[in-house]
Amino acid sequence: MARRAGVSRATVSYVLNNAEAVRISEPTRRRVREAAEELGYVPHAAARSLRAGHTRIVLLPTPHVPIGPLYSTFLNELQWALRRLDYTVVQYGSLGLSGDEAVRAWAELRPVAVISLGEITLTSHNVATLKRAGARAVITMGPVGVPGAHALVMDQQEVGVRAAAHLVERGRRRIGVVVPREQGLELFSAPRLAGARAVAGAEVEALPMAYTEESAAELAARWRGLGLDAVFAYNDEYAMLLMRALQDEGLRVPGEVAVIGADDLLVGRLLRPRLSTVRIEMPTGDHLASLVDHAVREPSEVTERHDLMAAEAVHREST
Amino acid sequence: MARRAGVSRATVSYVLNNAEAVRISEPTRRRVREAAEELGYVPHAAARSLRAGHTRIVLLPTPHVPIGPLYSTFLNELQWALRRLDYTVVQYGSLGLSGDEAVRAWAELRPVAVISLGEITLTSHNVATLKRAGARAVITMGPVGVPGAHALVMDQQEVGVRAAAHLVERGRRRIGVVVPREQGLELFSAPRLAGARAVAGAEVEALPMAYTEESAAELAARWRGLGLDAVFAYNDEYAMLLMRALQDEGLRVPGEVAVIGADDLLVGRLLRPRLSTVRIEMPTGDHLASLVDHAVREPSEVTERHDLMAAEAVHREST
DNA sequence: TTGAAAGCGGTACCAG
DNA sequence: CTGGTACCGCTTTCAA
Repeated sequence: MARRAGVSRATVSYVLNNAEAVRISEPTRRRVREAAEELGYVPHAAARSLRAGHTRIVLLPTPHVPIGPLYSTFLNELQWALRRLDYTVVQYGSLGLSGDEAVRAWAELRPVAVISLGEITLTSHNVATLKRAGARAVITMGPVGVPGAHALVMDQQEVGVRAAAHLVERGRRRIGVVVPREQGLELFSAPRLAGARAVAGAEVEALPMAYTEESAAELAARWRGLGLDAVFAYNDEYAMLLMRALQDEGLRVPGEVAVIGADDLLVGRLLRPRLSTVRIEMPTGDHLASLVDHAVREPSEVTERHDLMAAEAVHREST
Repeated sequence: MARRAGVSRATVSYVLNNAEAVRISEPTRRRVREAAEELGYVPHAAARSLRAGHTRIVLLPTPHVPIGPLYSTFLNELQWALRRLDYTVVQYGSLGLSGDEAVRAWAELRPVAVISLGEITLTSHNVATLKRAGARAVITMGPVGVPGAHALVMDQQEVGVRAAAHLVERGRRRIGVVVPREQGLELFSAPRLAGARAVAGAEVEALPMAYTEESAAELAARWRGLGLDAVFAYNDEYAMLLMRALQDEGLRVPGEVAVIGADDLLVGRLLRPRLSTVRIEMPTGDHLASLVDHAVREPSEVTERHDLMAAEAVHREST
């Protein structure tokens, strides 16, 4: 590239980066630009960041399973927001890697920030490794903070609390809580169950169920024997499935059993009775992105905790 | 790191990469490993790939909008499959960039493969730029191939064909086709509409509609004036929304109007009548990943075309 | 068995 | 205004 334009590598660098510090003559600039165009020359990101000593990579560990529309939308937004701030988003799947192995693999990329959603539980040693490797921000989202990391608390427990409290308010006592049989959802389902258990006046029973019609029908078939008068069904999708199965079994909703979901999906309003739900106020992707950006530029305020998630019960017709 | 263990950088490299070619004494290996552990040393991926002359990056341009559960699941699977083959997946959002700018930005990362889903339409010049930058495989997924790229044909048009043909078979003629008002879905909706238009015996009318209850109600309110006896509603989510609105308007489904969706979502079976749909046979993530892997190792067979998507109508109760 | 040194492709300093 | 050069961290050849 350099000799194609008949100049030195240094000059090429100056021209292509519009360096202010040095003055390059107009004819030279033109020659360089033309040569670059002609050769389809594109600078090499690895070489650049090697020299610079840092990258603009934000590492986002990939969830093991699809997490539902609410969360996907949030992640998608987050990616776009980071892009706009000129970060490069790297999705990194870590299935089959132990926590330490995964962290080492991440550190190889020298990300400037890591946003861990909880697929892997970070230790403070892990956080230290990442920081030594150049990470200026390590952000964990989950119920519990990690020393040395920024904690963005998104407390799923609150969802369970709101659901159970809503049912109790409406006079229900014996509450079933659906726990998905699908692997990888424990991160969400366990705190939601725990939240429901924490509500005074609720007698909670965990009900494993898979996201299939068969599993829902099987649960509905033995419903009368369970002696429950309400169910919090993990989220709207499981709730819809179970509500239908209960109705097919001849049970009246909400008469004999109240049903509430979570996520406030539009489709929940299409069933009859309309599904009651817990609306979750997710932080916007822009918001989290700017938090990340801030943490990268100002890594001083390390242990700050931000509470980001709010939840409220929405009464419709199924409770 | 090197002097921490009292050896040279070369020795460190040998030990950490388990180099077969050279024999290192066991005591030395141990010293190196211990020092690495102690310092939390992790090799620098950029330096490594700079030296190696190539990366294991697979670049995946991010869709502008969430694309629906079927597609998200596919993308998620694809990422995991690529990970298992030891590739690093980089999601790259290109909003606000022109095609050429986006391609240059991608090329900077020197990806070994690019899987373009169609957010950006690649020219053969773009493909050439990527290949010069080291891409051994450029894969496009969409209705049309690009010279020089591997084309994985996923013909959305087939979905429209199957839906309309199913309706015609069942004696319907005047068919409405819902076209989402949401930006970024044209990639899918336009071919689906075109497919429906191509079916003999179908008189097709395009019906713009947003994914909101208001928009569905508005469309349902003027339904009788449209003189249609069937509707293909883009996908199951739009179909459910519209079917409910039509029922609320007092129209009998399927008596007065047949409704069919696409994607075969589980929730479609929860409404009454159960929603007819077009089931789409997506390629598995593993399949595409191994195709990518093969293309990377054997870049010779460049212009091969693979047809990957099949679709069939599933009759339930709404048609 | 180990070390010295070259070189990957950029950037930035200093000299001319 | 432009070129030479050192250096970022790693791999790999060649010598010792």
